[in-house]
Amino acid sequence: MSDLLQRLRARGWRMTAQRRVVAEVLAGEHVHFTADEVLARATSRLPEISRATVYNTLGELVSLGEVIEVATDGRAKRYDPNAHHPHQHLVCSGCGAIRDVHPSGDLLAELPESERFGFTVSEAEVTYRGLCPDCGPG
Amino acid sequence: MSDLLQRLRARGWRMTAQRRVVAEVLAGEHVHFTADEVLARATSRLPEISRATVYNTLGELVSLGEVIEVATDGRAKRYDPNAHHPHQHLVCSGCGAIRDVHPSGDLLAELPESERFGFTVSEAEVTYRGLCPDCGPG
DNA sequence: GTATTGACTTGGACTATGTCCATCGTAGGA
DNA sequence: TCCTACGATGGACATAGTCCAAGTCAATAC
Repeated sequence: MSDLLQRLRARGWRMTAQRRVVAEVLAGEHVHFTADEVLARATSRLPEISRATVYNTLGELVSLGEVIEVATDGRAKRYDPNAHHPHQHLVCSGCGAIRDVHPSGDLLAELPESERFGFTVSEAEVTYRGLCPDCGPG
Repeated sequence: MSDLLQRLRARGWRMTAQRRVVAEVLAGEHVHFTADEVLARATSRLPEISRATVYNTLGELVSLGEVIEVATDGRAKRYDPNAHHPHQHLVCSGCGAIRDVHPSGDLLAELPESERFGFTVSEAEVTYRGLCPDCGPG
């Protein structure tokens, strides 16, 4: 976690109270918060932080590759601090909860040349959907 | 296309001019429109159609399984009329264009039991990302 | 063909999420 | 300690989508 702060400093980040709080909120949890949830938690530590700053900081963290932006539905994007360990997501269709998962197989290799239409394909991202134990299959 | 209208009628849909137009806009193209794009095209055929009706109708088509809702980024959802042929999506990181693709392999099978955390997993959805020939890697 | 009725449509207000910008504040170097 | 450019602020704006009360009309019954 302070790893993160150190990496940011090493990359020339000016370390402000606001950025520190946002980075800590993300790094302190293994869940996937929305921007608003980050804002709420940041506000409880630093009441005068603004919405714009949270969005800016999240955007910067994403650009730096420290955090992954996840858009599993049409709702708010979620921010995944687990950017240094490749993984995929399992989403509950009931309550929206997200778990990180690690499927076997090489997804990129599974897209044959004939299905690439001249694209330079660089990334494959899977979303598994189902019901979590709480929402249950009935 | 009139297949679609017939299926809808068979399911008890009251066939209105608005619903017909929305269904035709979707079924007539193999692209993936946003709700606003559907509205624009519907409006050119039926000027007095309202935004709410387009959203309602799209939502109903999704519930009936005739159309798939695709949220590849945090922007507007897109609607994919190709619901009866399982496929995945290849998205251009440059311009947002979407192609339907058919990877090999069984995605669901690639998620080991130990990675399911008690979920009842029913669906796996892949998004390949890269640059299309127009946006180019160079 | 007409009457009936409840499902469908409308448009505008409202909510949620996110972006922009002019101004002010401050971290970090000199 | 001072300077200054980078960052923060908050409020207006933009975009995507939802809700609702009132009006309209497709399908059914006669």
